Amino acid sequence: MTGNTSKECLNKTPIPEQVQLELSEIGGLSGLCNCLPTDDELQKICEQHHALSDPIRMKILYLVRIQSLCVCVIKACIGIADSKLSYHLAIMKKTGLISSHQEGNYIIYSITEEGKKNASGYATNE
Amino acid sequence: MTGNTSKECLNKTPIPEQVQLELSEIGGLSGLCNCLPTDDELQKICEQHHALSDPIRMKILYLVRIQSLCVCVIKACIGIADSKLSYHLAIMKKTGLISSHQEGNYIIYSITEEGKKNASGYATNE
DNA sequence: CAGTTATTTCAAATTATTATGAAATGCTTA
DNA sequence: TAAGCATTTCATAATAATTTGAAATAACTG
Repeated sequence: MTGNTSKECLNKTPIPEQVQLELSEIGGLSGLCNCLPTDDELQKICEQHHALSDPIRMKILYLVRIQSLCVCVIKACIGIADSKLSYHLAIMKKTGLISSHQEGNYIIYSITEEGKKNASGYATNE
Repeated sequence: MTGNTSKECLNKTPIPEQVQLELSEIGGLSGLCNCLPTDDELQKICEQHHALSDPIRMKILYLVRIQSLCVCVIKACIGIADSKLSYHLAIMKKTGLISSHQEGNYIIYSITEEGKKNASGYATNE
């Protein structure tokens, strides 16, 4: 409907035939662009990947996949400063990979369903 | 074998009972730590997520999922400077999300199997 | 209530990532 | 082979993410 199925006015040189052909079939440039997620969707997807793009956070994810853990145990396991750990936990919580609840003085972090989807490929335990 | 199944010497206060209990079952702190991927594995996983953590790159991924495309068509679709696009394409290629081949003056980028795994959840077309 | 503990918050310093525009590369055609 | 084209490379500037350590919270204990 909106697609320009003749040569797109992209270049001075004709673009490779195969590309042009396939492009025509999906409604030209505008047809192609319509396949993109919205900016909001993109942002959400990317935010999730960003949360998963740091080795410290990935370690945390793999740990809480085994069992729910208080901050001090996570700290003992990966050996970083409290504030640093807190920073990373906050990012993961914000994007929904983990959740937390308080138990006395302790705060216990658990993996979420969303988090489980992204910690695959390794045995949970021996 | 290596796990300390009695109270781990983490804190001055005893850690929450449930956490302690589950921890004992998997061989204590050391048992828990053994569930972590190696540094190399972690780095590889995180690098992949990093490549997916930018909206421009995610757009590119969704575009080449529809069909193989030359740089100029991608550029026409998302409207950014050549060098910027090149920068992002290079990151995606390095992490194996896309591959490229030359056709005359044009370079055509295609999604890889690895890339397909990470561009799910949207119709390919329509 | 005063002190201790586990965790978070904050501002500043550090480091990593991205953007920009000019120049370079490599292919193609006349 | 000179000129044009699509794309990349490079150095630098701009921006964003992470680290750090000190101070703040909030829950518990005596």
